[in-house]
Amino acid sequence: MNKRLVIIDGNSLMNRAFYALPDLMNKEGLHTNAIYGFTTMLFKIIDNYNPTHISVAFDLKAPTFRHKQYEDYKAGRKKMPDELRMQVEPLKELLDAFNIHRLEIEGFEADDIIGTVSQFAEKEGFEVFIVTGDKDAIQLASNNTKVLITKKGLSELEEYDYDEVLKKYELTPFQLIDLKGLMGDKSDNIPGVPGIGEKTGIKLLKEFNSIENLVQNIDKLKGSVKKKIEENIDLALMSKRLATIVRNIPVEINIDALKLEDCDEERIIKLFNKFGFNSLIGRISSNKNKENKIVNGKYISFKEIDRLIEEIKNKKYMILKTVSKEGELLDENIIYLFITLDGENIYYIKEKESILKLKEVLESTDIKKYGYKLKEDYISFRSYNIILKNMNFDIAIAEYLIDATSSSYSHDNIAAKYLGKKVVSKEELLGKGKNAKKYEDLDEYVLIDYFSNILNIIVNVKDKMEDKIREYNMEKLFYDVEIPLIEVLGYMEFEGFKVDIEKLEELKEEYTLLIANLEKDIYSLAGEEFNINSPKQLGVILFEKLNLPIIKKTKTGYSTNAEVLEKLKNEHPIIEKISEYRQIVKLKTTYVDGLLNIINRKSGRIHSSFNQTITTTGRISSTEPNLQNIPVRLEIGRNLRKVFISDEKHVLLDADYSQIELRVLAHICKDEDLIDAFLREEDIHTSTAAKVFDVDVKDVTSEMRNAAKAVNFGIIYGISDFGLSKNLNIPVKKAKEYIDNYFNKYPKVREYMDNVVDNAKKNGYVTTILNRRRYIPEINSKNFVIKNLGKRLAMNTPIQGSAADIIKIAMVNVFNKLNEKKLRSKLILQVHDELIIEAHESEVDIVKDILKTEMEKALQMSVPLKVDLSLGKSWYEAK
DNA sequence: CCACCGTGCAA
DNA sequence: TATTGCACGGTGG
Repeated sequence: MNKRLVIIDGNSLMNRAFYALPDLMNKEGLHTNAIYGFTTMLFKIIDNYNPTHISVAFDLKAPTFRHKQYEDYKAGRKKMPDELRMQVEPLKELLDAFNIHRLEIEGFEADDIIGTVSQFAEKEGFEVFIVTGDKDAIQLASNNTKVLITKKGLSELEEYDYDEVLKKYELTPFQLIDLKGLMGDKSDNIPGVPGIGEKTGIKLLKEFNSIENLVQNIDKLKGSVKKKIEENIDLALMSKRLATIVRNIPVEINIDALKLEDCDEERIIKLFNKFGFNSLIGRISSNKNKENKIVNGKYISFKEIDRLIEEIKNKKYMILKTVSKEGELLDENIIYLFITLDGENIYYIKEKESILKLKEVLESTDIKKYGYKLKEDYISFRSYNIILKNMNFDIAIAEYLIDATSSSYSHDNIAAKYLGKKVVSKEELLGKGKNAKKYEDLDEYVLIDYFSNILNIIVNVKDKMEDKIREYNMEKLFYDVEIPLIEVLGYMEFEGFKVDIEKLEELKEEYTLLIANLEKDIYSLAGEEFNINSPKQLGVILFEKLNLPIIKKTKTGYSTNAEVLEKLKNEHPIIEKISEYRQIVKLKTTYVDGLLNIINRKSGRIHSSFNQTITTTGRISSTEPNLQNIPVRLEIGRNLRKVFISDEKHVLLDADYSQIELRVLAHICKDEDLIDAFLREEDIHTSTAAKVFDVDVKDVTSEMRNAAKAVNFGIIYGISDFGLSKNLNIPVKKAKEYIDNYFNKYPKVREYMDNVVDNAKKNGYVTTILNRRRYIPEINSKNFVIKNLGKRLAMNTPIQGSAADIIKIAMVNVFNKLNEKKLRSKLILQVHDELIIEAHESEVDIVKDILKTEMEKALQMSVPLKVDLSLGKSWYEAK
């Protein structure tokens, strides 16, 4: 096999990464962007170049021979920033864990080490790849040595070999040294010959080959060039010496030491955990531990199930995981059911009759269920008429409470974090994208290994997670709110929301027609046809062809968003048409077509997926489709709500919290005036307006109320004068005045905001009323913009998150009440501060009472919670 | 084919 | 240079 050596210039690549990536920080305040960039680059290089040998060269602090020759060498170069310096040692530690050799030689720069080793390796028959961000290294390119220079930050590598250099510079790699001798180099403070630049330098070298030869033949030169060279011969020769990378450092080179070895996987995972690089854990690949199997699964036949059931009843708990086919939600899709009690002996069954035999224990409220993504299991069992009861521990949800800012709660990430083990991830098992496989395509033994691992992980991380949950005072949040909520969300998803398909089809036709007409109008106003949906093409039409004033730019071109169009509407009649077009297209593509696509044809209902581990604040999110952003503000969009209807003999009951976030704020900060306003049931925006504008409540105009409303929003989001000014379209100074007025009138709010920011700085996190926690590393960033973002997150998260806590409590209590009373009415949707129940006609009064009572008493606070109720056959009517 | 961008909908 | 989300079509690697 070919021997391939990769040598990386460690300092150079770290530098590139540091400046190319945004500031990242782990929980201990260690900046990590350079390490992160370096590591992703390292993975990429190993993947793409498949080296047999690899090494990273670093500069040491000591002065090099160049400094001794020329004391101003690299003078004026700015010092390495602390945020970068602190990353050097951790990176070296990481390289050690990778078992990647480091080359460091006192008195020599990384360049020289690379030059020497690459020359040696080349002679030994290696194919050599040098990775660096420093173009000086191009002088090392040859037929067997490729120099790879980072481009565009870090995303690309530009390859130079001998021919490539010749093509690009019209000089050989060696002549690049002479060129630098003539031109000098500002960044290294190499003087060169004053007055000679790239153009002249290349011309001279093409004629004379080298500086030495040029000096010999100086008579052949004339004019000012001759004079400049003559006066600076020594300078040129010294500059060349400084620019020359040494290729013969007198050291012994043991190339075998550079062999790419197996990495120390556990140590890498520990370091990745420390750095917060969860996403990179999956990319570690090592030859040892290739065997990912932790435990084996055992098939259990129908006959043996009784024994398993007895054991489960004895232990009063079980760990389980269903594996389901994709397909209709309402069909019986389970292909495997895995069960364990100890994490070592893993049982699985495949037959429906076996599953049904387990119904008794699955539905038993006596037997605790531990799992991973239990909502999926709940839904899978529903099709078999099995209601999974007493779900008690879900490791994904536990991890979400432990760290809500994590990007993934996959079993493999959890295993890496808690057990230091790397197991096959879902993506590794199934692949991704169009060619992704399905569980049912895989061999049974592969699936058994995979799911046995998951069950083993559940058992082994549960106690550790419980300890954390206790330590963080989240037991109530976890066991009384999040865990019971799993069933509620599974239920809402399984039941779905009925839709009027015919009505949706009608809207589709109506919109299609409207869009066609608007298209025609727009083309004729523009004088040509183009793709109106393309911001790029639209930009050309508006700002180049029609010469309308450019209001705002995006990073890729002109901005054409609604805000910009609003400002342009009096400039040209095409603008209004485009706004209207955008509006209808949005409604048609996202809502009409989107919803039609996703209706379950069997139930005639929409089964949105409700996710409990997505948001950083504790809210629930909704996908496929997102039922939490159905239009309401404008009548034309609001019409869509007419397609969301109740079943026969049912009506929709819609209950929403009034001003829940401002009430939460009043409760948390204990501002007497704010609390009073709610106790007196005042219109909160009006009473804020009266305070901010210092007028009597009865003199508050609608403009004043609107401004106050924006201020209230601003307070919740973490206020900035700039943001408020943009929102209200007023000068920043004016906005600042409003904010100052607000804080003067509600001093406790200011106090609270200051406190929460201080706490976030001190602890690294903020909490909600139920001790939900969010880490905010941004707040200690040295970057002004990010730091300010951190402050706003610190101010907003406790408010948004506490409101999320409250409605989650309400959901669980409402759901339990409906069950207790054996009602036929169904909780089918939550939209952050709103619950929707599809209520049976005969139950309307009792359900109204349940909704209002349970929502309002969800949490006792120093202000009352208020719920508004309405009812109708469609969501449109019930709002 | 995929990732990203610009856009726009909700609380 | 206001918080949290999701989904669409276009674009370019």
